[in-house]
Amino acid sequence: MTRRQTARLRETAAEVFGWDTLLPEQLTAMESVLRGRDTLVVMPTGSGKSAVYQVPGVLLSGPVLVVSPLLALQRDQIAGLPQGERAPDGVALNSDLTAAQTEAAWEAVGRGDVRFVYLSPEQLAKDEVVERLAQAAPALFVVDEAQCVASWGHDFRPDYLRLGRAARRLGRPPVLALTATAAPPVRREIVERLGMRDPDVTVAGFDRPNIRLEARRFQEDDDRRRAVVERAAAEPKPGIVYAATRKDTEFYAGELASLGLAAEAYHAGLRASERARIHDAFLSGEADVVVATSAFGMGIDKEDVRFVLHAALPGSLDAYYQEIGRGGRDGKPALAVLHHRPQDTGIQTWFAGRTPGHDVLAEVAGAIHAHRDDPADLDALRELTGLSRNRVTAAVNLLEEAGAVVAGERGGLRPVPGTGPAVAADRAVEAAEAHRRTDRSRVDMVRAYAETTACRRRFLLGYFGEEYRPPCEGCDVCESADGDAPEERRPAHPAASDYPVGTQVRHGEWLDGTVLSVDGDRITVLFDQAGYRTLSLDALAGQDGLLEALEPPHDPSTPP
DNA sequence: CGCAATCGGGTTAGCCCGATTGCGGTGCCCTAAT
Repeated sequence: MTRRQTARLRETAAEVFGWDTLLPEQLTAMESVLRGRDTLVVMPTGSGKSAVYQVPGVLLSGPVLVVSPLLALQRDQIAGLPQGERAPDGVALNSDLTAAQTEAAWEAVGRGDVRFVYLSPEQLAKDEVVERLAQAAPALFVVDEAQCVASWGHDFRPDYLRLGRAARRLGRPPVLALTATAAPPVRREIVERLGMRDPDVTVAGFDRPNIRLEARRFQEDDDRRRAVVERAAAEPKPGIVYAATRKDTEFYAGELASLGLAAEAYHAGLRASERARIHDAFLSGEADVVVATSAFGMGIDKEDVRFVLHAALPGSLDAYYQEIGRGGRDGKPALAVLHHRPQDTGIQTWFAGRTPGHDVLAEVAGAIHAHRDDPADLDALRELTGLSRNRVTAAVNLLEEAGAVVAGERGGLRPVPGTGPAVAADRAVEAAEAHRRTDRSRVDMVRAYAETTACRRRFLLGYFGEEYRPPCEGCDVCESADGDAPEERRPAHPAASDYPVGTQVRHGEWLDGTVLSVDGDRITVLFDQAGYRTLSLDALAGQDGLLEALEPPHDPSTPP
């Protein structure tokens, strides 16, 4: 049975897509999808993640919905579908389309002529879209770039947190989540928020040994700026420089251009045509260096990026790893240097602090309460409160998370008995605070990475739940150790064996968490409420029972 | 949280210094004006 399924997958991959070989991870995930099981795939970009839904998608009966965060990605995916007699068709449903095009796309879906339907999470917030899609009886619900659920769902694009609900309303087809970068807590959040049931989890290794890791700390901003410019000028091209603000992208691009380099600044404040021009110039090799905010990245498929420099601390190691992962995809040597100042955490902490306030939450909770006899949906709440769609959605997400509000099948929102608007807002503020603490602890982890005196590769891989034995022959710390591996300078603490990576622990103050890494006498724990914390085993030894290891330790790649 | 620009008080040169204020990143979608 399984063997026959495997043969069908291989045959389809070869005949329809022209792929004669499949990676073991790809095949495992495809089999899981074909069996109708929820599946989470964490695999590096360029390793054929899309194939995991495309190949089984051809064999399923019913359209495959693919949630994709950017319209440009949707276009790329459709353009990348194969041609030929058995080749599947794909359409996108988004705001790019004219009314006539939209109708034509729907008709094609209705006739069953379309295999892959691409859409944004915002499309699935519309009743009409969900209802029409439900009629087509989708066979699979794919969430591409699934890390967006965790990174954008809480504030920027709150519809990401409502995808699980959308899947249920669509008849709950099997859910497939795809991402290149997700630390264990992010995987857990994806599984939970998408409402995945007993998912099959495939995690390919994170290590990218050809990327050399460096971090340089500065006191003065001028020194840092000079170092970034000099490094970008000196290293082989092409490369990417990430800056924290739009203004800084212009500064660095200007400096590099004055040195005669083909350098471009890229950020979301540019016109779409300008962004497309720079994107194309980078892909074609016309541009040596793109200096960008975090807007530059998803959908960049370029093999020969030789360096990714950071001119400031990013907001998380998840973001950092994703950004440096754009270097060296051809397997040849590439460089990742993090230039930072202690003050850099400021802007990231500020970015991480933006959640709906008590007043907004109370207003939304009040409106829900006032309409408890005729429950209001998100659109109605927007009109009742005068708040923007995103703010209403973010507030409702928090109120639901706090257990103060529930959504009915038709989208009407009702207060949970016993929770008036004031109580609801209080609880939602607590939930928001928990997210903020987690986000801020992620900033702390970036700083810890930047300042670590141990192997950077080990630190980074530990963050992603992967154990690694240094020396790594590819980071500044291991190199400067002169053959004397840092591990030997910092021997493992005798208590370290009590807390192997992946152990569930309970702390006296910070409650439940998971051990992410052990580095000499320091262990890093992700606490469910308090976020990432680094603890000294020496200090713990003096306080019996402060950190209790709960049995059994679970595999960090498997969500509980 | 940190930085740059602006403001206002206290002086009495043409200006310093502290306080205040505003700004900072990611993309959908849809509507209204050309």
